[in-house]
Amino acid sequence: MSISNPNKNLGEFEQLILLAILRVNNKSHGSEIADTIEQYGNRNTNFGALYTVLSRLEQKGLVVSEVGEATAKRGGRAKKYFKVTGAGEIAVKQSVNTILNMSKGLNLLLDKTMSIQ
Amino acid sequence: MSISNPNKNLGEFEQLILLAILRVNNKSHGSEIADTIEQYGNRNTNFGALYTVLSRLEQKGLVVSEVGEATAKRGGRAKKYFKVTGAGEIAVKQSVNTILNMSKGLNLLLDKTMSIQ
DNA sequence: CGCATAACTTATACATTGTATACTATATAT
DNA sequence: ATATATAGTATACAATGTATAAGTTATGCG
Repeated sequence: MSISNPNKNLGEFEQLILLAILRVNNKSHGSEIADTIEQYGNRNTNFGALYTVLSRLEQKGLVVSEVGEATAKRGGRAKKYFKVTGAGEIAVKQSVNTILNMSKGLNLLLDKTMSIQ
Repeated sequence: MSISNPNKNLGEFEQLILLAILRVNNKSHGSEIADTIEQYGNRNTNFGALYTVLSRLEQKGLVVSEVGEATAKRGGRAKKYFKVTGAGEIAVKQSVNTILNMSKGLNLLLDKTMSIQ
C-alpha cells in the first residue's frame, strides 16, 4: 500500500456547494445555493457556514465570484455570484465518481427508481 | 431557510470506510479496508488515518469491532474485524443518496457506462 | 425625513473530520 | 537471538464543517 494521498479531496459540504452551483446554471448567489442544497440535498444550511466554505473554495480556485448589482427588492444588497471553474468541475467529478464507484452494487439506494444517468 | 442541521453528516473518508467494510462482506480488518479503498476509491490510504477514523466510527456506534486470532503469517498480530451497524448503514445510505440526488442530471460521470443500479 | 425592517454578506470562533509520523505488539524466519 | 513482516495504537496537527453575531445597503412607511 502506498503511504500518502496525492489527490486533494473535497469535503462533503464542499461537494454539495459545487453541485448546487452547477444546478443553478453556474451563476449562483448565496441564497440560491442554500435553497438548492435544501431542496435536493435534503438538509438545512446556514449562511455563515455557506459563505465560509464558498470563500475557501474560491481561495482554492474551484469557484470564482463576481459582484452584481443590488436587487430592486427591499434590502437587496449587491449579490455575489459564484461560478464553478474548470478545476472545480474536475474536482467534483472525481469526488462523485469515487463515491459512486465505491457504492456500486451495494444496493444502497433509498429511492429504487433513481439512477444518476 | 432554517438555521441548523438536524442530521449528523458523515465526512467523505468516513463514507469510504463504511462502504469499503460493506464491500468486504461486512467483516473486515484494517488492510482489507485499505486495499478496498485503494482499488475502488482510486486513492491511497494511510493506516494511521484509517484506524483513527475507524475508532471514531466505533465511538459513534456506526461500526463495531471484534478481535480475532493471530494469522499464521510472518508477523500476524491478532486482527481486529469491523462490521457496519444498522445505524452505520442508515448513515451511509443517507450520505450516498444525498450526493446522488444533488448530482442527478448534471452529467458528471467519468465512466459513461456506470450506473449505481 | 429618518428609522425599522428585509436581503445579503462578512468576521470570528470553535467543533469535527482528515492525515501523517512515530511507536507498540506479536510472531516467524534465518 | 535478532532482524523482519504483519497488524494496530498514540498523538499531533491541518483541513473542513458549523454557528453566532455583526456589518452593509436599500426600501417602505410613519
